[in-house]
Amino acid sequence: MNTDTSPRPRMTRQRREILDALDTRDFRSAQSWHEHLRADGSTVGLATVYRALQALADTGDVDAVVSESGETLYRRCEAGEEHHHHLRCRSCGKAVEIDVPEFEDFAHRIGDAHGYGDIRHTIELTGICPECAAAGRG
Amino acid sequence: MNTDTSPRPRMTRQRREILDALDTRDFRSAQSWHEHLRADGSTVGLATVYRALQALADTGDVDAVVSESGETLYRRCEAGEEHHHHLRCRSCGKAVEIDVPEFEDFAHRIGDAHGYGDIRHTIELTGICPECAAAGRG
DNA sequence: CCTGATTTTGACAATCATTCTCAACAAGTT
DNA sequence: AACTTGTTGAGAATGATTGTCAAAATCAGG
Repeated sequence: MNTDTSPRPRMTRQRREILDALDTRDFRSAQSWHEHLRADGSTVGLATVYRALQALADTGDVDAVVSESGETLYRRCEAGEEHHHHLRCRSCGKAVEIDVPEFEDFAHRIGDAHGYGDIRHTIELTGICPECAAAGRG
Repeated sequence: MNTDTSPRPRMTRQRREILDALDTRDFRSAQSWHEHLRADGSTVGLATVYRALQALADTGDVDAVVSESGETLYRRCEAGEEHHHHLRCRSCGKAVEIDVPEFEDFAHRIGDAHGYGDIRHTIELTGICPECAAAGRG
């Protein structure tokens, strides 16, 4: 049996541009990535950016986190990485990946203790990065 | 100088009803609390529910978390409690408060290590509660 | 209890992020 | 080139949330 139901996407100009933009590895909303692309001369449409980011999030090629304001932020993740978390700058979006191995176990122990199954967890660390602090932002 | 810029809110029928409803201590969206109230015979308006929940979140009387879908969920918190996290059921919203003392320190150590200041953190644990699992939901 | 100053309410419009629609278009195949 | 089918983009539609503003209610004070 074939479990691969989805054909690989076609490599269009738009997809290439989006993939390129993601190389900066910042956390940005779809709208912000779109502006970024247009500022660089791309003519890509907003809906296309949304679609591409969602598709990439589905395949695990980008991380998606929901900010306090309810916007979804996207960032390309390291190839092949499994589960990880981030320390993100609230001012400029720059992020570093962090590892919280202790927590993976902890989450399951807590779940078990309360009888909850299919445990998922989100850890979001935010702060103001050195550059932004120096610039007086945030 | 007087730093208390906000007079205590007036106790209106609507506010009383909302406060009462919050006693169930579930995590629900503003819209869901509104439906809940109307179902109980209240005539409170949606905007009023939003305003009340926001005000309560500002004073720390309710917790607000943003779900994966981008909705903000509200829940009354234990009086006087400071900072805490939740294990929430993805199916019915029932939640238990959990304590992660180790993490408070950890968060600051990570922040320092990367030069990030004004560190804030969010930990969200979700799962399927025993009742929902038994009922085949989720 | 009556009155007035000030808050609060609620119906509805406005905003914001995101998703949907669908005809025009481009990728990859033969 | 011709075809099949996935992709695009403009704009409409949706859904959550916030803003607007006149009418109603609260909490003084007399």
